[in-house]
Amino acid sequence: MPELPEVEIACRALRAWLEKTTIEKAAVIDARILDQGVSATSVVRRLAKRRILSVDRRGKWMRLVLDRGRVFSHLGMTGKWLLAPEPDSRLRFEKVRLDVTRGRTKRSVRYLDPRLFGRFVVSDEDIPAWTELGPDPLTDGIDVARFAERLRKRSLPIKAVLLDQTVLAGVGNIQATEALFFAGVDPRTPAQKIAQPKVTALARAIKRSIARTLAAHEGEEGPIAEYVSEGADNPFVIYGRGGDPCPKCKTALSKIMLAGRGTVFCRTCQGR
DNA sequence: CGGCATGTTGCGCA
DNA sequence: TTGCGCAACATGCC
Repeated sequence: MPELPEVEIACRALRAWLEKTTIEKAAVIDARILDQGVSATSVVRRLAKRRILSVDRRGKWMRLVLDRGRVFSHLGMTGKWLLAPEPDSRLRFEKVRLDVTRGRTKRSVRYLDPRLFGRFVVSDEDIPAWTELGPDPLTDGIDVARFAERLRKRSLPIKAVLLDQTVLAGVGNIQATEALFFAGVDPRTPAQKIAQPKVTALARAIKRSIARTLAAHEGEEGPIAEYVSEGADNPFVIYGRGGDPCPKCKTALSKIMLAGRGTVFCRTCQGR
């Protein structure tokens, strides 16, 4: 379920469930979620009795800061954290389990991930995947001059560059698609060919799209929809709407593959 | 059955 | 050396 807005929602939940708790017991149900060569027993040992001081997020990564060491969680395509309804149930697709206490309150928090594209990393220090992230549009904002500087060096289509997590952290296929539409930029345009006013418009469009998606998630109670279907429950403006009329000009929206990802855009409204 | 899916990475080739 | 397309990872849905 994860791009920046969804991870932000997940992060807030983890903060409420885990911050200022003690891990009484951790369990790794499926070691394939760990990095190659890391054993479940070593992770379990390192987490036992650790205190979780804080939970934060950069882009699509979340970090639990412990009294000794850190945990990094990336949801991949289908990862999610849930509060177990019953402490002893085993949930479908469960990979990791954290049983925590805060005073007399006990909770069992689970990481689920059917496709196993997510990551769960325990480390003494911040990991490269975290430190190498670019600015987070929600928490850091976008410095347009620096953003333009990064785009100027890249010949790839702008959409491919937006998916580079060292340029901006947290922009995925949906946010890139939506933002390019809002800014009126053709996703195939080489990044370095985008004129300055369009770069400014794009920076603003990325923030607007993220804020819009976040607001949609804040408005719903309970878990976030897992899949975007093509139906009426699709909350996005053009993502998942290939073939439909453009919301601005009614031209049929095009759908192409770009950088290996499905890409929807309007050939009339999104010029090069 | 085939194709596609909100992500990332590593490989092979130009 | 760099840049790029593509397969691979594992599973579900239409």
